[in-house]
Amino acid sequence: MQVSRTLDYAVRSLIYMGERPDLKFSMKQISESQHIPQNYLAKIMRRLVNRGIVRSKVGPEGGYILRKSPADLSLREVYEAIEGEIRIIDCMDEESMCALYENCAQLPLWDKLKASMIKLLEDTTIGDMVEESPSRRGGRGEGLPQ
Amino acid sequence: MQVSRTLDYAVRSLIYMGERPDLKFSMKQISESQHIPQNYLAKIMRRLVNRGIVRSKVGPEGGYILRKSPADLSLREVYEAIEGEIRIIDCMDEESMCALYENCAQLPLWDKLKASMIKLLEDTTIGDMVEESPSRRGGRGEGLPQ
DNA sequence: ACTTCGTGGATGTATAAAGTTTACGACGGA
DNA sequence: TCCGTCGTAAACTTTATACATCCACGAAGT
Repeated sequence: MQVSRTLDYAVRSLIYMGERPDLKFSMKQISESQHIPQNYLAKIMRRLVNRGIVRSKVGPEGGYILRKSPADLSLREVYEAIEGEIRIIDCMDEESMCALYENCAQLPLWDKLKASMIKLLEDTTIGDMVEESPSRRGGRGEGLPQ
Repeated sequence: MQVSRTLDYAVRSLIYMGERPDLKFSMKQISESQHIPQNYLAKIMRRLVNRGIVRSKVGPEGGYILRKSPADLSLREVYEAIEGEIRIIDCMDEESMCALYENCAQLPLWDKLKASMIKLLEDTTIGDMVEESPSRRGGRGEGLPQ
């Protein structure tokens, strides 16, 4: 019941980009400032590109830029880009996994948990998190370009 | 971000026992009715015993019995017995894991998520789930002893 | 005494997460 | 036009851990 490091990387990168939504960031900039292995970040960014969350540009002066305002980018979108559909327990599709499916007394609980998770993720945006970011509030952050 | 099968096993077993809180169940009864590998169940039960959730008795006519009423046994207790303290992301204790800890803009979100999870687990009891159980409501369940 | 049955620890395995490597191709500037 | 930059793509390796199994032990009932 933990958030993967991969999702953490994605969120961290998007917050970083969200501090200057008008700028384009190279993979190197992101990976170094956020302490993410560059080649691993590449894989993460591809998913964000495919989901339409960021736009990429190849070649010199290439990099990534957000496709929408941070305030319009919910954590749910990010979560689903990285982890796929939100699922608390997976006795839903793999029938073999649970011989007691039709009689499962647990499902209502997991459904409630899932719903409350979705609501929270839906209601939180990258913009909200940028607001919380210390570097935006004058703390010693990782520093923006310039 | 998924519930482990181990927790599912534990909950399933406790619901089963909760249908007849007065009875003692052998490991064999539980493992067979709930389709849980017996030796694996043994390890799960030990954690529940150590946490004081069930009482065990060894020897012939041995088995397990709930130590408190299902209505007083919260899912949180069960969760923590199996998974340890609830933790959404683990940059809290392992400092090496996140060089950006002090400036982490994500923590507020994960804290909120954790809080809502805790509340839900705290508010749900095994007793609640027994109520939902089809075998108690006359559906074709896995059948109680006798 | 003998059988039953949970205990405890060691060990094995399968799957997924995390990270790495390499080849490639688009792009912009000198 | 050629070169260096930089993202893309896929295969591959590594590491971690969830899940499961095995076996020797000892408590307890008959």
